[in-house]
Amino acid sequence: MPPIKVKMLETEGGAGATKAARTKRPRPQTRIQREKQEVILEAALDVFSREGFRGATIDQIAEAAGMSKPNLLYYFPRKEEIYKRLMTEMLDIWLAPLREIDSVGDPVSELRSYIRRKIEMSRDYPRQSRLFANEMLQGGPRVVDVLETDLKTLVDDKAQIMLGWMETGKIVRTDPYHLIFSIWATTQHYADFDVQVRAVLGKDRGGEGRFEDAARFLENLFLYGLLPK
Amino acid sequence: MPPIKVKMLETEGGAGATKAARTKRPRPQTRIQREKQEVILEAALDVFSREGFRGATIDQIAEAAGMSKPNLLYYFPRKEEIYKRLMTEMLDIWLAPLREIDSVGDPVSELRSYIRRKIEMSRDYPRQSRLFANEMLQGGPRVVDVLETDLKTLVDDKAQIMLGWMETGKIVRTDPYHLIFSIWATTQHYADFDVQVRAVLGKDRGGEGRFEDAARFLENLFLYGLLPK
DNA sequence: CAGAAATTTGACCAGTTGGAAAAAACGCTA
DNA sequence: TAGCGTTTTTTCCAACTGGTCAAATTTCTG
Repeated sequence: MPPIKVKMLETEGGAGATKAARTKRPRPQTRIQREKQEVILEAALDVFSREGFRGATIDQIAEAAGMSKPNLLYYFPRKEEIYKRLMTEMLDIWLAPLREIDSVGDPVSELRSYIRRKIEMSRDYPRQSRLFANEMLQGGPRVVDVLETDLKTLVDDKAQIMLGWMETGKIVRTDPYHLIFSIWATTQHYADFDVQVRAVLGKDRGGEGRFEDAARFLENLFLYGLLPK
Repeated sequence: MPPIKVKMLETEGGAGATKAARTKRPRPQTRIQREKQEVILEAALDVFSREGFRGATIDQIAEAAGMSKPNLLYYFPRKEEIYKRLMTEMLDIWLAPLREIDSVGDPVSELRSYIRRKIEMSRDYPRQSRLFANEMLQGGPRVVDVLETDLKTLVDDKAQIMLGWMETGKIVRTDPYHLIFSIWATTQHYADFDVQVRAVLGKDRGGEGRFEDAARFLENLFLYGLLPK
């Protein structure tokens, strides 16, 4: 059996892991470390969300972050480290709205505000959405396990809640899993396919208002469908 | 004004553009050329749809196609050439269902079968869907112009048809653009986010049946929504 | 301000990448 | 089957890639 794994923690405490820092208790992060790491993560989010893991290069990220490659590598010793950090941060943000769904609240207003929150995420965190989408397209090699455990558990839970709602007759009886998928799909579309959305809407309708339009449209679609009563 | 552009046609006629072939009239494609090009495009679709343009390498494609890199380059002299071919082929497939929407047919059955066709596309051409998604995430540098012209025109046209349907009262009055977006999003989700869908559905429900389930769910959602009548 | 620690830089490296060139092998047809 | 065009392989290259290392510089702390 191998010794205790500290590998994943190497970035913690401080960046440049001097011999001293490795053997003694980790020093607290300096101001510069916090700042630069933030700048790097910000730049990396830009690049990774566009190009995916393989397509992105350290040079690109370093340039976007306004520093030299070796300097960047001083803070994050490997490319994958940056990516992994972004992935966990992103997953937190991505899951938050789903977590908020409450079994106690009114089904209709719960669903309505879930859709709202997800649309707002597409508006406010489009790069995180694209980062996730990119990872999915690649088959999610770095997150499958999270999807199969944490995500699945969470969705199972929320699906159960929705089944409860359906029991009460407040919403129609249908497949809660595909319902959740369709909310994900429709809302994230506005971040992931932004180019397409704006191209199709054209200059006049493609402005910031598109998110509000989308939210209103989706609320109506999900509640009432297309058939007149 | 520049002379006639033959640049885009270089691949045409034959692969290895010998001096003779360039100056004389193009020779017809040989059997081997057709076959190998097919094999290459098939392999390239695999790789590009996973890794995106930058992330994919000629070596990967060559290996997947079972040939050496220089041999592959004999058929497609540059990486971008392969990608562009795949893009146009994909766009054709991708647009086909939308093109089929007919103003004459019954609105409800037109919409229903549009959703069906799009779900079937996700089932039968998932790689093309992912290729497109990948291009979108990168900001669509190689297709924006097509989106802003051909696609926009087509969508404008179909949106007009839908507005007509709404006039007749057969379907509810709503935003046809966002309606189209939501159909795209929900259906393509099953190709683009396949890993996630299967992870969440689990082994038991994640089989081939998921496409049929999705189709049924979406038809109901789009027609009736979630509120009980 | 001195010294130590933290940060940045420049030079460097081995492996990969897209692609060129030429020679070798193949296959069709006269 | 000879010959010519087609296909494949071998060799090669310059640019790029992720990453290392020691030296130089800057920043913090007493």
